[in-house]
Amino acid sequence: MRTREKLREDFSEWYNSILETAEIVDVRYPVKGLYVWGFWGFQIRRFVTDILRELHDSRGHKETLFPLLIPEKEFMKEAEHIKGFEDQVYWVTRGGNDELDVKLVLRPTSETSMYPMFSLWVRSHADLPMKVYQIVSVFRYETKHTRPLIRVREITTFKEAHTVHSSREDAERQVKEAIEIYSEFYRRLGIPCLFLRRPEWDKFPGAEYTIGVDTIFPDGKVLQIGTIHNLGQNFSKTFEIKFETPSGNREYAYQTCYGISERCIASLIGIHGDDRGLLLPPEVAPVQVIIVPIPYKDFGEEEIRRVCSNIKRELSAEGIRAEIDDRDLRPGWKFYYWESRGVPLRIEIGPRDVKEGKVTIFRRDLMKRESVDAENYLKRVRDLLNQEIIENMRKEAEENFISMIRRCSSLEGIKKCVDEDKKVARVNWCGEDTCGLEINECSQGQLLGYSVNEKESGECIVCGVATEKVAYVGRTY
RNA sequence: GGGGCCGUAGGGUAGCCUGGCAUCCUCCCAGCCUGGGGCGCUGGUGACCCGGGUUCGAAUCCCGGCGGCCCCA
Repeated sequence: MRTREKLREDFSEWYNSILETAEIVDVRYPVKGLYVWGFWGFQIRRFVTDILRELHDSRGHKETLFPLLIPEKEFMKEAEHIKGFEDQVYWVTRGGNDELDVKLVLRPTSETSMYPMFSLWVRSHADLPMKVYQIVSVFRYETKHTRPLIRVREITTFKEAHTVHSSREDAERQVKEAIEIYSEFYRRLGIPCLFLRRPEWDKFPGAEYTIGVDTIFPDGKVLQIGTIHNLGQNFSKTFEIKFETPSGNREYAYQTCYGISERCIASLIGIHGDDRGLLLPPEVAPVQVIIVPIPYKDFGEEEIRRVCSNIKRELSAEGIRAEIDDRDLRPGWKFYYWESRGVPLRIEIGPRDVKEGKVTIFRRDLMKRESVDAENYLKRVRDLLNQEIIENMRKEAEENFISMIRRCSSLEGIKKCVDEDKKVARVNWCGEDTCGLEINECSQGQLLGYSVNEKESGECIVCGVATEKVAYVGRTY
């Protein structure tokens, strides 16, 4: 049986301890808000970024790499953007012992690094749409409590995509593509999420509008695990990104940008984890099958060893990441070890299996063993890794997700739902700022915005006007 | 933004009030014994966040820094 008692009782404690035992990050680096990737965590990160690359590449995005430092002058060009970031940027003001003539900021995000170059790259409508992305570190001087993978001062895994278009419609279409990419990404990771159009006061500095991607943690708090912005012509006007139309005119371009950070890995941990530790989707598990030999002194140890290496060879030939744990430790100890790291499948080979021509397969997602005939085990492993496990994980995560959301029809209802029951409230909201602010103020939670893909007829919870917009309110990280 | 608590081996802790040999568990190392859910035994390594002050003497008291946690806005 899979249980999640520890997560519900004290999520912070569970989270911090699993980061350590599963070697995801080492929190002991002596600078606030900076963490070291552990070897296991870094491998997870690699498989996750592989998916991101695949999803962007296959839709015509080109990967690139821009400099980390941005000159003060460029950074200061867009008024809204500066206002949003100036109190959280790191400055480089010296080179050796010399004060720099041109002060530099460590990018908190790369608009002002990329867009001066975009104005050189974009010449004609034939250059558009242009879609680029990079996966880099960005720096933000967070003043609130930092937390590994969730609120950090160096975001070490910032996948940011930036696109340029010749029309507002094409930029809108791009926003839809971004939603599609992120839906697919989180579907593959088995993470349920909401796509919410943020209220005016919560949008990205310099954007026309922002769509946040949110998931809900076991403690009922909402974690933003992605953002999508329609920048309109705000930045193209400041950075002179113009293109020549077919008719020979010069027009400012339309832009979008969208990003995902290592919070996506935090969500893997928080959404799928249980009292034993991690549970990883097979696609991103550094080890997909761990083979544990169960040697007995009075039984042929070499025999067992040979069966294990055969299995490993066969699995590897199929492209499955399999390892044998032949350390001189008790099997039970190894079971706990690999379970805490979220390895989805374990194969146990002991005297019983060898004698009966069987293979024991243990499913981490169900915490259950099954015994299969040795000649059929390969197909069974393939089915489990390719389909059954992730489908089961998705189903379970979805159920947990739904159980955290409660429909509310009054401001008092929101307060009770959010403050007392520690859940996320789902309400009708007309979309107007004045009503939004009342919703925002009525509880300890925040108005997260209205869904871009759900509709439900009702009346705005504040002003009572008829609306189909469905909004969510919750406490956030 | 405001308030509170804390920092002792790799991890978790006792000691601090009332200054005088630093406690226990775990991990780790060596060996034996084991092996289908954290086995047992023997032995071993390893710590008072940093800087300054008070004192014969500081983990303990005072000041500052750095780091961590919690609550409220």
